[in-house]
Amino acid sequence: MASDHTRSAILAAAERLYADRGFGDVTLRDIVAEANVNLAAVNYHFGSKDELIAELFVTRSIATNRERLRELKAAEEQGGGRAPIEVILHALVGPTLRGCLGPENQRSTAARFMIRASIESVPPIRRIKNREIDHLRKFAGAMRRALPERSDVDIYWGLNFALAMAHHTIRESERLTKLSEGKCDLDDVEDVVARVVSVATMALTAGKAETKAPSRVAAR
Amino acid sequence: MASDHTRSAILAAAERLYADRGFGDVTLRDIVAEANVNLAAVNYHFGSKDELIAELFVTRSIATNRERLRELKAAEEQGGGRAPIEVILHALVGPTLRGCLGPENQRSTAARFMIRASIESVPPIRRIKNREIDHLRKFAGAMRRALPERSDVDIYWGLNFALAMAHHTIRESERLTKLSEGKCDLDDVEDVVARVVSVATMALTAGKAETKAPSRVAAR
DNA sequence: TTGCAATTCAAACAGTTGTATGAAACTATC
DNA sequence: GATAGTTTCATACAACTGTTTGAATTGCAA
Repeated sequence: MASDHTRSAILAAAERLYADRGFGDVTLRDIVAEANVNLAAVNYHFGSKDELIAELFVTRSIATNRERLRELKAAEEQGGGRAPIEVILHALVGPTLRGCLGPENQRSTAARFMIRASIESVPPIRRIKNREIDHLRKFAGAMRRALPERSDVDIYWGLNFALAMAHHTIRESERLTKLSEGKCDLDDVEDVVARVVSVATMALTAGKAETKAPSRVAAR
Repeated sequence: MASDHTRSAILAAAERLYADRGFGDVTLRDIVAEANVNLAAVNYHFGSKDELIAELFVTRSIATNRERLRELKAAEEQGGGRAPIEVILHALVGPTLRGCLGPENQRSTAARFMIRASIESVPPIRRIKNREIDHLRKFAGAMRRALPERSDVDIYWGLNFALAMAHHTIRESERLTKLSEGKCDLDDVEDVVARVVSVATMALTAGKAETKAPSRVAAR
């Protein structure tokens, strides 16, 4: 129904501008200029600026989440309902990292947009992220099945740390490159994934699985 | 010189409001109302809104950085120029975590402000964060001395992951609490510090220190 | 072609924002 | 106590924001 041309021109232009310049200083007027459409078109097709941003972000994140679950489900089916922890973690952080890292010049607009979204955190996006908990619970469940002897607390901490390493590496990829003077190669995505998975696996499997980790470091 | 009263009233009010409601929807008019001063006072004392935000953030982060370096220096002196890696990591993430976590009702305004700053990331703050690299290099140096057999790449990745776990835990503390249904106790700060240090230590010491980690996970 | 709905457009609206101004009030020095 | 310098104040400014409006245009069905 209808031409849809204006709608997708707006989406494309908005994603491009947000990816390049951030949410902070891109106005509706910038977007419609880039898309060569009228100012009122945004409100006509999307209702409001926030709903435009939300639609962009939802589209991209359900794509990532679907990819994650696809990997997870495949792994669990292959293992008869139980997948190795490394594979679960790989399914958790792989799609995100693969979507956001890689050689900059061939990085898609979608990827750069998602990086922005993870750096700037604007209200409509934050609202959507808060609904991501159900999705994460599925991974917590799979991890529990993979490591039945492990306490829930340890599982959640492991999940938290895995996401931490993936997201922080994306957010601060520029700084890490500068800090390491280029020695850390952020373009070798599979190496990054392997590092994150490896550390997260250690976090989840090492030690005696004490319910409460004792402070191993002298406080002074 | 001068009473300074207005100046500090603005700083206090701004920090409180930003901590509570975020940078996005706190205007100069909100701040001066809370501080019971005139609108023009902000520009008179600070030059601009951005400079006010910058001053708030700089004050807090040099305090944290000083605390970090104090711990680091003490540890290296005690060890004759070489400190155990756990202690170095403890000095790196301890002050930040201690400053931003802990029981919410007794969490200082400064702490809540720094959490906001790490979540929202507004331009003047981002500019300052980019100058933090020199500070991090000091820790990279100490880590290299502690683990001379380790490659630079591994050192930087370890540093990156340590910061990742600390910052992400602060940023997403609310979500982690909700996800784990309260099982992860974010108020027990020293436990959190111990967990982060423990995992980061494993990341830096485990394995054969291959220059390039092989992909341990089947890609499919 | 006619009629009707969907879409586009130019223009204006209403609100908010950070900042600038110039006069008034204060404070301390001589 | 007059004076010079600092600080406060009410007010206005200028620009920008997302959104709305109502008329013009388009596309399609009868």
